[in-house]
Amino acid sequence: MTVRVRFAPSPTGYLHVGGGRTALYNWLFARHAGGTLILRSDDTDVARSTQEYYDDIVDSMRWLGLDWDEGIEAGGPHEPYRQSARLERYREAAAALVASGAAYYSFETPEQLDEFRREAQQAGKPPAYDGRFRLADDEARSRFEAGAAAPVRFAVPRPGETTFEDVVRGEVRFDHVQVDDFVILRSDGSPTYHLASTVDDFDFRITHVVRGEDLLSSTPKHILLTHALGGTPPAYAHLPLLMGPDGSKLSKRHGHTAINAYRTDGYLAEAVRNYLAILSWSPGTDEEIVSLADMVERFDLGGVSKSPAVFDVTKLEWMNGVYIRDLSVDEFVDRALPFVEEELGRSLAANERDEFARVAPLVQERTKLLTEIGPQVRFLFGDIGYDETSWDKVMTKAGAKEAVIGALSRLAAADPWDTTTIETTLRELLDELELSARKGLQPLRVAVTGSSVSPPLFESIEALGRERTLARLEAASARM
RNA sequence: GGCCCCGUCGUCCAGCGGCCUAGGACUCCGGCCUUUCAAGCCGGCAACGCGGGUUCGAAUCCCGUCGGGGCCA
Repeated sequence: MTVRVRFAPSPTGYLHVGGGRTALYNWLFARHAGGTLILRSDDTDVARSTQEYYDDIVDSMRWLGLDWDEGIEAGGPHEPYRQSARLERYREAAAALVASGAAYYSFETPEQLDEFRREAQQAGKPPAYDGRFRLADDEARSRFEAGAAAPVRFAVPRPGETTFEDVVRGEVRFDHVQVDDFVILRSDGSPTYHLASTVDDFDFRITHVVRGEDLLSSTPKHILLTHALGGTPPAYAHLPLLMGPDGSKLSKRHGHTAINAYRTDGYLAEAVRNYLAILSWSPGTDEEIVSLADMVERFDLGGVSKSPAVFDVTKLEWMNGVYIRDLSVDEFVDRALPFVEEELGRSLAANERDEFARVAPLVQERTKLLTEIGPQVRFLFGDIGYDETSWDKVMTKAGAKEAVIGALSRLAAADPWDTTTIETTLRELLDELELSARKGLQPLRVAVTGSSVSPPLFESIEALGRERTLARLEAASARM
């Protein structure tokens, strides 16, 4: 049997990290098994679905490097892959279920439903509606044909229970007293999530449904529906939920939850992907940095953790740093450039790019987020504003001014202008002034870069060039 | 409230009856290196929720309890 899985987000919000992880696990499972991944748009909620969110989901998937074989934007034998274009199919399915007796037109009044619920509550029983006020089929049918609007409910077999083997959780059992005669088609003819999703999984020949644990208790409904549709239910795998640092379900108040926010914040797709993979699953080794190929080779749904995982940005950040340092210099420059230009508010000229490329290796090893690069190299590309805290801390110390002035005259004569000569020259100055490296070099750093934190000084000075370096030393000494 | 799921360091993951005086990673704290900041290296703190069983032996199996989460209301 060929594995066919689907990722089916609703375009009612940006793709968030939980969705990203679900997408990733579906992708890994499909690729490991040599199966097919389908991307479906569950956009039956027309009021809340937007093109912007749809685009974001597609973009985020692509950014993460998760490709799909069938679905929206890709096409395939089961087109269309957007639920909003399949409404007729859901109505047909509902009608067929009514015809077969698996579902019924529901004429229960709100009062009856309330009454049921109240009684159940009082008796300490589950508030799941059991269909007791259901009309005789012929009466319901004639009322419906006479034009009365009614939702369609699924007739859950009672008594009964549904048991299934969840791929990550093992055997799960639900007594049908817990499952209400759920609505599958609203009175306005729109399908509910349960119907649309189940019909699609059936029509698209989905073999494994890999989704979040929040859908676990809906699974009996989907299994019952699939059987009534004449199908064999797929295997289900429910992934543990992602939580915020406070232990509650991850949400916007925990900070960034949209995948795209991580992109703009300077995270690398491969780091986000790796972190997400490692969050609820382990490759089975002590190594946590795992190549995509290894992930695909080792991935196993059965090895997915059952307990919810806290999304820890700090660890993601660390991992991002690891991936950044792992980039080739050329790659690093390519990825960094947009962020540098963003920081400067302008694009870099060709010669400026070369300058950047020269200091890139130095910057690369001290970067955790691509957004940190701009501030580090800003001094190369325009006026520097002195960081006042740095200034106060460094430039007011004894010997600071002497160091700046001494550097000014010595550097004017340094030849050739390279890191070695610059270092030799400045160390001679330190000896002469009897200043420690720390005391003597920090003022130069602030003078040249504007901050007490910067890439290594001698290289930075070389990259800046003689002319600008002298100008900066001049300006600083005038200010001291 | 009902049902379902989950429970190993602060966090993530390993452990699937003896290899565990519980391992790795992030964070944190020391130290080394050092022109700042990083990176790197070395070292340290830190957990099997609790109570009963089963067993020669339990983090690992069973029951209960407590706690957390989800769904429905």
